[in-house]
Amino acid sequence: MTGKATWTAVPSTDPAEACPIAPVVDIVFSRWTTPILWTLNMHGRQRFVELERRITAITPKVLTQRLRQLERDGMILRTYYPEVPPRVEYEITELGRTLGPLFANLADWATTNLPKVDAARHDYDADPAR
Amino acid sequence: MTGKATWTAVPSTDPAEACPIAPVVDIVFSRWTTPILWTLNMHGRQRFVELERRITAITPKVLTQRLRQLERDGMILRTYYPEVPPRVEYEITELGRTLGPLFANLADWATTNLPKVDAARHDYDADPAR
DNA sequence: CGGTATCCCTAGGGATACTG
DNA sequence: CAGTATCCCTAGGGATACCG
Repeated sequence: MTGKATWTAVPSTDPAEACPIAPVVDIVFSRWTTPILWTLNMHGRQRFVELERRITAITPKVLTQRLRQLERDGMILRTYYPEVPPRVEYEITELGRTLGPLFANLADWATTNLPKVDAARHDYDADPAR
Repeated sequence: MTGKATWTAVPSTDPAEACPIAPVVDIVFSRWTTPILWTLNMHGRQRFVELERRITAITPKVLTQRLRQLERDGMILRTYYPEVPPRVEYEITELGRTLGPLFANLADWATTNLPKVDAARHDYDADPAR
């Protein structure tokens, strides 16, 4: 991101206004980060290819981008082994692991409430008055 | 968008692969939805303009889009009063309210861990080896 | 293996009107 | 007030190819 601030130095649109959890959302729930964190949390230390294989449909470019970002945010740790062929392993950090309970809660919420969301959608779509 | 459905069983790229909370993330943590839900949860029943004013920088178009989506998902309820001038009030549903504890957890996490994220970023950026 | 380097492309917003 | 209607625009991915 060598961006050339088009029109402002201040963060442009700011969803964080009056919403204290917006920064967390950016870090943890932006595109692809949740699957990555989840996978690392569930299956432990893994190599690049393993992540690639588990997180279907992500391209290496994007996987690298997200991994770097998560590394910078202190959520994951990258370890490089200068062997031949090279080996790199990713693992979740202690900080990243603090998300565990949160993820568990989310999973619970999903189990009990996703069906309700589906029902709500069905109802909404079935209403002819729309 | 007056449309109904347009569902398509997500033929596109699917981050949900092997990540059970991905659907929740789509519903609750996609752009602008968190601030909307948060605001509605904190300040209760509100009119369109109030939301507009509290969630700085959101445009009416996008606010409408997200509100409709959240309504369809059963997270919020829209009530229309055919007065002059017209009045519309939005409130969080019971289903939406079940997110309360989750949001609280997230806020807690933010309080104790966002500083660590900042520190990690600083460290990462300070390392000349990059 | 573990990534870069390019090119490309479109959906999702933003800005700016306008209306019932 | 509570939205629509347009137009526009770019950042964020995807696809593909290549490298140490």
